[in-house]
Amino acid sequence: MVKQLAGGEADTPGNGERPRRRIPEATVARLPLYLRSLLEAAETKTTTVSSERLAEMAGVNAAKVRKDLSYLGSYGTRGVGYDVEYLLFQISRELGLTQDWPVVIVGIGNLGHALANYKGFSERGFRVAALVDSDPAKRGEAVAGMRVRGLDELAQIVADERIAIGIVATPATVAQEVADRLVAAGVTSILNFAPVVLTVPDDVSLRKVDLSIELQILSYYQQRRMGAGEAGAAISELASVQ
Amino acid sequence: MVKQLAGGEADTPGNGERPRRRIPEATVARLPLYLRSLLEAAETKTTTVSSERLAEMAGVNAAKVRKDLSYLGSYGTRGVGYDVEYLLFQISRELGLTQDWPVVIVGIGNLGHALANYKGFSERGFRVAALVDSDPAKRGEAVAGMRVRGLDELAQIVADERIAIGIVATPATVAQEVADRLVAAGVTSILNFAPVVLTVPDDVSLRKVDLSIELQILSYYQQRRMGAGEAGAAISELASVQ
DNA sequence: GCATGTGAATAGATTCACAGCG
DNA sequence: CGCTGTGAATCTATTCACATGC
Repeated sequence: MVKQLAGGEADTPGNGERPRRRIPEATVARLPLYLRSLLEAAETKTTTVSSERLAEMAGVNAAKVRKDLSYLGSYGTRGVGYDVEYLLFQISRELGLTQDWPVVIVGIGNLGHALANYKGFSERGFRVAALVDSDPAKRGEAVAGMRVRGLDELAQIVADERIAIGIVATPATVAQEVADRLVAAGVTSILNFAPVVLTVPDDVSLRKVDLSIELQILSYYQQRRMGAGEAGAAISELASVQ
Repeated sequence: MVKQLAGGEADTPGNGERPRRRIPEATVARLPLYLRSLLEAAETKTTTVSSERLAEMAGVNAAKVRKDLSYLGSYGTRGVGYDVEYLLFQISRELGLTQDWPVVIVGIGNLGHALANYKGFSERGFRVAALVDSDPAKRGEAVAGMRVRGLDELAQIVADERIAIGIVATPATVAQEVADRLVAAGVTSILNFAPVVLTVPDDVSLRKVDLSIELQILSYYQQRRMGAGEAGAAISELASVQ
């Protein structure tokens, strides 16, 4: 039972393509979570999920799920729930995952290595199209079935492979220069793993993952819990929303 | 010029230890950013920074810096700015980084490997005290100058090393079981890299890093930018706050 | 009847703007 | 005078609670 796309779309009626509502940033950040949960549900042949069930799977509450999904459109059925396959498709489309995204990883150290081999990327349509490192010693080395190429080839690679997303996994010292080169080459989205604040033009999206920052945040709550008195004082303080 | 701790602390006056104000979660998450910026400033022998300068370094705005720092106390000097060394100490203390945190990494695949070798941890007082993997084939293997130990040894390791923080870098399928074991062993903070929602007791802090979720968020904004019309339509839409 | 979808209420975070003080 | 520290205003996100419609 897959609903048809027909039937009055609430917004911008008529004009064919994407719904184009403005989705809150917090909601966008949770869509991948719902996607993953729906994929799990689909694996167990579940055809329908309630907001309650989906919330449980994604680790959030049901009201949030409903509100979030309502930004995409009215894709549920009252009294029933959401069709798993249909919602999967809608979220995928909204996230732009119905297309293939070639990515380049710059900086093939320990982390770059791990990212190059990470299965989770390809599972979501992110294809690691090239590996780049400035170290001449690394050039030509085979990593994850690919040859590592030089930083001077970056512009060519981005153009040839039509790469829009770059991953920076270099040491902090060279990360800004690498980001600049990525932008110059035409990349418009950057995921930064280097522990440094990058500056990019306004029309380039930037997200960061900082491993040691996450530990520092845990340290804060951990200390607080421990400081709050001796005998196992269990102050219920969840550091993250998951 | 390092200020003394004396002088009327606004909150809970008198009773010696930690200030114990309630700091907003968003602020806690930015403190590590300020810390890093201050360390950079200290390297260049800068003794004082204004909120303006610190904001620039941390990639946020000055009002936010002042508001954030005000939760820690009145550690600045009007007309002057913040003393770098003093503020470094205060933030470190607030984050609990004046003590050493031994951590255990469970799951020594590509990512676990990279994490075990990550320099950024030790730089902030996080000492990788043990590596654990359930795969008997990995047991005894040397990684980052350590021997990988078995999952059955986990409880003993946590107790012996007084480990409060565990890092889960296993495949999704076993992550929950590993988390359960960590909790049973007495770990009260978990950083999860597995792409799955973990459930832990209320008195355990949990944070997650999901590599492919970050890419999916970038994909959303990237698609949106590209979908908005052909000729380089530069919709200024920054995906993250850095 | 039951679960969605959504206005309204609440909570939390950010930004403004300026009083206060070195 | 210059920059911090902070109430007040604003914006964003979450939660509530119920009308709506299958």
